[in-house]
Amino acid sequence: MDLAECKQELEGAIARNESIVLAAQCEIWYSGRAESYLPEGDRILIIKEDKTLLVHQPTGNNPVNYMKPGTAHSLSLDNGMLSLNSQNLPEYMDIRITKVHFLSSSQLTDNKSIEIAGTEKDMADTICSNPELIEPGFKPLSQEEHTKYGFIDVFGYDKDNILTVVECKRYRGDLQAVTQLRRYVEKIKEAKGVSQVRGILACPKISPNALSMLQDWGFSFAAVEPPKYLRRYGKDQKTLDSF
Amino acid sequence: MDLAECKQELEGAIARNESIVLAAQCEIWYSGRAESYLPEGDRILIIKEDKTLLVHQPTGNNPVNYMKPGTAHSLSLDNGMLSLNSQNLPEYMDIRITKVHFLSSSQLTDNKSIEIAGTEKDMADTICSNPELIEPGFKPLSQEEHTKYGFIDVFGYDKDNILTVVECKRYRGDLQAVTQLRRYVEKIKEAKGVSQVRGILACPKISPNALSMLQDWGFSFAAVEPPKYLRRYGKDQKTLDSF
DNA sequence: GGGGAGAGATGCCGC
DNA sequence: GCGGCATTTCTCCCC
Repeated sequence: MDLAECKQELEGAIARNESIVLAAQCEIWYSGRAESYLPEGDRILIIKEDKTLLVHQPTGNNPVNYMKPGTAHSLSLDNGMLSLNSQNLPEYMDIRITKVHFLSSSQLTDNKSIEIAGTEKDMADTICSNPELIEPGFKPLSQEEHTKYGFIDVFGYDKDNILTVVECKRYRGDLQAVTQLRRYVEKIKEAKGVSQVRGILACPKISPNALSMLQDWGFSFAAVEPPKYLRRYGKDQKTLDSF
Repeated sequence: MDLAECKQELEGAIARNESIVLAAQCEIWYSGRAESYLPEGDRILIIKEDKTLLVHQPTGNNPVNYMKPGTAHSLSLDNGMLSLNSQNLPEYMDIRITKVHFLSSSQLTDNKSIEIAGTEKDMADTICSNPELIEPGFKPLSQEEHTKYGFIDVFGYDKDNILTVVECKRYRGDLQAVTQLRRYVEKIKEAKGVSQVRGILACPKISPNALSMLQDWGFSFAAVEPPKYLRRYGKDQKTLDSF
């Protein structure tokens, strides 16, 4: 595909706020929060209607380079090469395109947003509705309690009416989760002026070091799974309860 | 574009390990680590040669849905609709396509990888070469020291020969950075059997709460910028020293 | 493969 | 805007 033609097509599509995809051989410089250089190779470039720029290599999940929504894009032809200059100060990117494999663009319409189930917030909801998931006699008081040093997922009393902080993690509990819990417990002790506050880490599993640190600090672990089901939507109301 | 034709093209391209891009009106179900549903709308779908699947809405940085490399994709036509079923157990995704705006695919060749400057590791390197960035008389001993409770960015002695742990952050220091530093200091005290160990958080700036917590714990803050320059590459060896 | 931590993280919500 | 934190985080490195 001729680079001059591409320039025309790209400029038109950008002006019309279309979503643009091209596969091209290119070389990329980025400068902004960091700096990067990517030598010549084939990549997929996407410019969205909001001027987001994504650069994908032929493998892997993540874009190798990108610019945020609201970036200004301009094209130029020099020495038979097509340059895309993208600027969103203090960040900018230069893509030097030497060959275009394909180029497509279209006005896309999408006003729907995704619905997700099984988040940490869903875990906290489930625990508040089913406090026995933490331990017998646990009485939740509040959710998302705000303290100066952070939010607390679930806050309540245990069966002996001891103040209890519950931190939820949807996957594996790690050292960071334990230090987070520790920070909340210390803050609650200080704020409420009590010497005894329990800390419970609620997650499906926990790393050995995290468990050891948890125990060093007198905290405990509650095995809780995030609830993975969508309430209203779904082809045939699939559930993953079997996991 | 006819959906039966699309099915043929997609199946061929997948079999040939090409990188595929299509813009389509579709509806998406995901189930795996969580569950999600996305009602019908126009999206860009990418299938890479490693069978990564990305779904992008017309705005925003991140894919709204995705499947990891190594996913198995199969297509079927039912009731005049094209279904893409993608499976990578225990995760799966169903995309029901009702209209294709464009479809392109190509074999892409890219064996280059990106070079990035200005990472946290670069900060640690710079500090080891220029210890006065931390404070006068600081003597670095090692980098990436491994302890049971975590890695330490830079480890050394201050001007009074007191053991000092330095934690680097490339952007703003936050509560988490302080708890991380605290964990390392405690671990070093225990491991080396010394009662006095200093903790220094090195970052360009720090949040007020983090600074307050840092001071509560007797630690200190060193204003250090990540070094943003590429050593060998770059069109004209651009630098961001002005930032 | 698990564990630990960074990332040009991004995105969300609250103040 | 900053602050605090989750994320289907992902990715890398090391054991």
